[in-house]
Amino acid sequence: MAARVSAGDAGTAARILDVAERLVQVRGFNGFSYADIATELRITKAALHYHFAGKADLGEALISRYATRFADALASVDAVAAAASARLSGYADLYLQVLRNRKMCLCGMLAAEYQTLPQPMQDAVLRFFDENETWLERVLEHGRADGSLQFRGTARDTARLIISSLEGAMLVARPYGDVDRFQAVAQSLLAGLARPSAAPPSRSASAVA
Amino acid sequence: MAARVSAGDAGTAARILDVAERLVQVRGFNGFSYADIATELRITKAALHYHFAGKADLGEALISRYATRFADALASVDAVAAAASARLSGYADLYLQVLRNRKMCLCGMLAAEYQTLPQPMQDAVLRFFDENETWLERVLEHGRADGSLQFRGTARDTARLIISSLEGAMLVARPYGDVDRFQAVAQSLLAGLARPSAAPPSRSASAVA
DNA sequence: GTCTATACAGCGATAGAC
DNA sequence: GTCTATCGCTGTATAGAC
Repeated sequence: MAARVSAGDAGTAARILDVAERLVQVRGFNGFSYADIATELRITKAALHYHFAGKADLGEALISRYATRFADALASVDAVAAAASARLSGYADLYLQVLRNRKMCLCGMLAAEYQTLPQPMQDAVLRFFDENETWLERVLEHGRADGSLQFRGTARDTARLIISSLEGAMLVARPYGDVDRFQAVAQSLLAGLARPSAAPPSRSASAVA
Repeated sequence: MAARVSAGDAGTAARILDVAERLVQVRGFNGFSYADIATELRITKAALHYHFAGKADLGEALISRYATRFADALASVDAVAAAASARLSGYADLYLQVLRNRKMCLCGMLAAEYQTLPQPMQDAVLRFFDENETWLERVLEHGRADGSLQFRGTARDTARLIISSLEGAMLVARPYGDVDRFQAVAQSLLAGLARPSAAPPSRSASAVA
């Protein structure tokens, strides 16, 4: 809403969001302060309040931008990969890229702190998971229809299994600083969904370092 | 180390740990203060510092006690259930009981906040996951040997899949306040490990409310 | 073992100058 | 749009009386 992108300027609001986003993903929403952001950007706390009146507003903006970027990434996966199993691999790769930067999924982190968040942030966190679920459901239905995927329960339940497993794999792998631990979990999970007779899922990136 | 359990007294140190444990599991380690505990127990913050010199010490004691209790619960699962699939159901039920109280796994919560924790707490968190993994590995090997379980990769990788999926399922289900969401994920996960021909795993409690 | 009292740093937030 | 200055509150922690 603020952020006038003027000549040669990345936009202060955007730079604030960049720093804040990383801080939340690494330390949690209750683990950083306006002072942390201000110090890193070499501006004052008062300047931060100009762009985001309160921490709650900043938090809402963070989730909103993150969700938009995630939706774009999902659209990109759709564009790059046609096969359902390849799309699932692409989905797991999105998580992998975050973990590689030693970060937790923004909304996974906020899910842990959920009870301490202002309600608009709580609502936005649930919306994020809902959107993930919807996208996965569509991919799963598609894969089941063309015979490339197999799973027992509903597409919705399977989508929830995928989200839970990948979020949990990030949650646990990050303290170990062990990306392979995430990879192994993602592989096992997706292997259980691929139809045995189907062609090897081209492992777009989820297996290579 | 402190805590003299005298007549009719539950032990102040233990009561402090009870309150602190719940606060961490609900709000996170960075989401509560000594004042929160003091108010609830109707003692002063100074009294808290007598039992636990600093928040870091309190945190260490929390994980230590939690890990001990969890190990006891695993031994109890071993004692009650003999079949590997029943032991896995019992394991999932331990998570379920925590979620029913609207709480996150203590170490799952601390895993999210990992980067902000003092090192002794960090080490203790990893030990907790290692112990879970060791127990699960043993159950999985046992089940594979007697033919009641089937899985593709190593027992270690499968153990990690189980831990990740259940931790993630708690993480996501809790904000929704939806225990069934956790149940469905746990069911799908364990169903994928049970051998089709094997007898129905007596669903010790994981399906009933 | 618990209290009162307090120190002191950090927090989110605001007022008002430039 | 950013600054200086400051407010009021909460955070962890300590000293010393009882």
